[in-house]
Parts: sequence; C-alpha cells; structure tokens
Amino acid sequence: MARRRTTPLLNNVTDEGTIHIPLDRNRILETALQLLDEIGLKELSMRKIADKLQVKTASLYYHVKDKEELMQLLSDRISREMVWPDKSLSWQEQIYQWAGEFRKVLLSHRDAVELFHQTIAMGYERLTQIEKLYHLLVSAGFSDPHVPWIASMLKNYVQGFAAEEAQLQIIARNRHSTFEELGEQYDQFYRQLPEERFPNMIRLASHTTKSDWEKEFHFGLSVLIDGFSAILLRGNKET
Amino acid sequence: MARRRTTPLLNNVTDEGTIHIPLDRNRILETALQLLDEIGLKELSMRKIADKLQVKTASLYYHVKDKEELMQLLSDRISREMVWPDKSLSWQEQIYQWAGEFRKVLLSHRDAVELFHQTIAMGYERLTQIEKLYHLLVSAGFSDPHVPWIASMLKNYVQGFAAEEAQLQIIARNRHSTFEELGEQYDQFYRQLPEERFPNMIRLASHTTKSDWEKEFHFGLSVLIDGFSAILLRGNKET
DNA sequence: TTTGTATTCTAACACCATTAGATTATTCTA
DNA sequence: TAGAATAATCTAATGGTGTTAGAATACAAA
Repeated sequence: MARRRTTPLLNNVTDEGTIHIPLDRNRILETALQLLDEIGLKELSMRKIADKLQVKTASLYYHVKDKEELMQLLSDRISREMVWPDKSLSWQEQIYQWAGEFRKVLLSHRDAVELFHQTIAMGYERLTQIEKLYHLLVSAGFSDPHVPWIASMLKNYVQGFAAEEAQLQIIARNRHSTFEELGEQYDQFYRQLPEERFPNMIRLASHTTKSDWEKEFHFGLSVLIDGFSAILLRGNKET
Repeated sequence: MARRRTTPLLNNVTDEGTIHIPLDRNRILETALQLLDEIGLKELSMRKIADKLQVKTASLYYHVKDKEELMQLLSDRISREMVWPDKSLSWQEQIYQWAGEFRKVLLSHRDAVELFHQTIAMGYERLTQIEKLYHLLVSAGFSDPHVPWIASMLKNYVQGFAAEEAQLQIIARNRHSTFEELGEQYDQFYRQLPEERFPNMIRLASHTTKSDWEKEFHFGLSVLIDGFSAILLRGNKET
C-alpha cells in the first residue's frame, strides 16, 4: 500500500512541515560523499543516497544518467580537494608536494582509492590534476615525449602506495582492531605459513608491516625523482 | 511454477541422459575463470557460474563460503600462471623477467587487474609470487628492511602500468573500436578541451596515447632498477 | 536393505539499478 | 491572474543480485 501525499507541495513546504529543497547535482554529490565516508563504497547505493536526501530513488535519475556517472562525478568531487604545488619551489620539491597532496586526498575519504581505480580521469578536476603535473614537468625541462609517462609513473606510485595504506585501514576496520593490534595479527599470519615454502616472507614479517609510512613514502618517491633527474641531466635522450 | 525432476539421479545420469559430474572447487574455479574472460568481472555472478555448470546457484555455497572467497580463489588461480624468473640471470634481468611475467598474466585474463585490486594477496599462489620476489632481492644483496618496500614498489609499478593498458582495452571493447581508432578518439577528446585550462594536455595529446607499450614498460622499470642499484652500491644505508 | 553422510535443490528474502509513465510543482505567457 | 508549458518528482514495475534455511536427493558404509 503506497502512501500518497494528501496535499500538493506549496512554497517548498510538505504537509509534515519540513522544507523541500529542490535536488541538484551538487546536493546529490555532497550527500553521496558523506554517505561514502559513513558506509563505504560497496554499501553505497542509489537507494541510500535518495533516502538520505528524503527523496525517491528515481528522482536521482533526472539529475544523473547512471550510477556510473555519479561515481565518475564523485571521484572528480574528491579530486577538487587537491591543493596545488607552490611554484616557487624547485621541481623536485613541487613533485613531493603534489604527491603528498594526492596521497592525502586519497586517504581522506573512505574507499577513495577503490573509487579512483574504478573510474577514469575524464572530469574537470582530475584532468586539472594531471595538467598541473604536466606543467610542472615541462617547466622542469623534461621533453614532451617524456612528460606523460613520467606523470603516469608518479600517479601510479602514489595510487599504489595509498592503496596499500587504505587496504590496511579497511582490514583494521573490519576486525575492529587498532593499527598496532593489526601489526601483530599480520606477524602471526606470516609466521603460521609453511616455513619451507615462505622462508623470506616469514623472516621479513616484521619489516613487512611498515613502521613509518611517511618515511617510506618519501623514500620511494626519492628513488623515482632521482631517476627522473638523471634523465634530465643526460639531456632527455632516448624514449 | 517450478520444474521438478521426475526420477532421481542414478549413476550420474540425469533423465535427459547427460552425465552429472559432481562439483568441486576446482571445477567451479575453472568455470568462473572461463566466464570471466567471456563476460568480464562486473557481469560475473554466482547465478551465471552455476548456470554454466548446469547446477542451481545454492549448490555453489556448499563448496565456497562467499562470492568474496570465490574471487579470492580466482585471483590466486590466475596467479598460478606465473612463470618464475631464471635464477642464472643477473638480479636486474630477473626483475625484468618477474615484472614481464606479472604484466603478462595480468593482461591475459579480462579484468584481472581489477580483480587483483579488489582482493588481497592471501592465497598460496599470490604469496608465492611475493616470496619469489623477496628471495630474488635478498639474493641480490638488499638488506632486510629494504626488501619489502622495494618489492612493493615493483608490484605497484607493474599493476599500475597494466591497469592503464587494461583500461584502454576495456574502453576499446565498449566502443567496438580498434586500438588505432581509439588513439584518434583520445586525441580528439583532448583537443576538444578548453585550451586556456589544459594547454599541456592538449599539446601532449599525441604523446599521451602510448605508441610502444613494451618499450615504455621496460624504460620505466629501468628507472626503478637503477634507483635500487644505487641503494645497493651505497651499501644499503638509510631506511 | 537400512542407515548415515554428502551433496544438491526448492523456495524465499532482502537487496540492487533502472525505466516508463503518471503526477505534481514551477515558470512562462497571454 | 488564468491557463499552458515545462521542470521535477513520484508510483509502480522489471529483472537482476548474493545469501540462507531446510527439504530432497544421491551416495557410501554397515
């Protein structure tokens, strides 16, 4: 039995007295983002978004083509939180800043890494993010053929690193464990493996659970940057 | 109205005369993998796997806890196709081989990259894959604290690179385009962007559509390997 | 042949994305 | 200001999904 509104909406006021704010993409997006942080990507559904907006599900489809389009827009919305590197710094330091920002944004929203994997950089913000990186590299003196794949390597490095961090957070959440408890559990898991088959994994168990993510992130990045520097010094030869 | 079998199964022969082979994890897994290649990860459902096995959906749950467990097993099944590096080669060449194999496997099954992102390396095969890489790096002379994160960087590089390749394949499939047509379409997309906002993207459009994936994969990898070599020469100092 | 266990099935539940078409709200025009 | 046109939302339904309890069946051992 469907409930039916007894009186039509007038002046944005429903019969319950609550104010009816018309939908639009922005409101849908902000609600979706909020919901994402609360329940995660897998639980995020059109129904729940609509419920949170106090609206029927079908209404969303007037403002958005698909769930896929919504996810696309959502990834762009998250990208908007990037702060751009300070152009007065050296290009190396600008890359550190860019990467640090990207990592921060990816970790500041639940399952953002997953979302970025599932979507394609076609929106304004994500394209801008790449454009800025291109600009940075061009200014540093890299030749045109080099720029896109250097940028791609940097993007992949950050995304891969953040994915590992996020995965640990997700596991911790699922088990209602703290980060420290999780370290022990990891150790235990590795040690319980057959020793003749995984000698190195077992021996390195304590090192596998990263102790200082910040430092490792920076160090890995420095390997890349040093490599790119070498290309620059060599004079941008070879593809 | 549900159809009901008129006679019970006897000697593995149904009333239609077809032979009934009992289910097991392996058969489910192989069917799932085959189906994955045919229809892709998003379309892969328990129902369709069961249908292909000529079995009711619920039967799968006797052999497998979850869909998640099945996906976990599937990623491990795919990892099994890895061929291990030749230990007579130098460690650098062994890394090239390892990475090349990993990339090959990730691209030899539809949506395998996605699957690897969604699952965690906990199965026998995926752990073995990491163990082999650890062994390789230890033999090369890297110190214990360095091994896991170098391995992580390599894994992430390959996975990131393969993700970009796979994404292009997916787009090409969706649009029923060849790889060459897709290049043009990409070019067109970039050029249609507002020029004042994306000057570098537009100018670099032709370079963005990678021409020789093989070469770029190798070159990017060499940047990493050179960086790791430097660490080795420096004597494994600093974390 | 009976009994017990292993396996598969029936039937249902509670979700999900999406759509056509009716209904209501708002704006524009005469 | 009344009526027509448009914009926005809702109703209702379709066909899909993973998962489960418990009935039915198949197979193996006694």
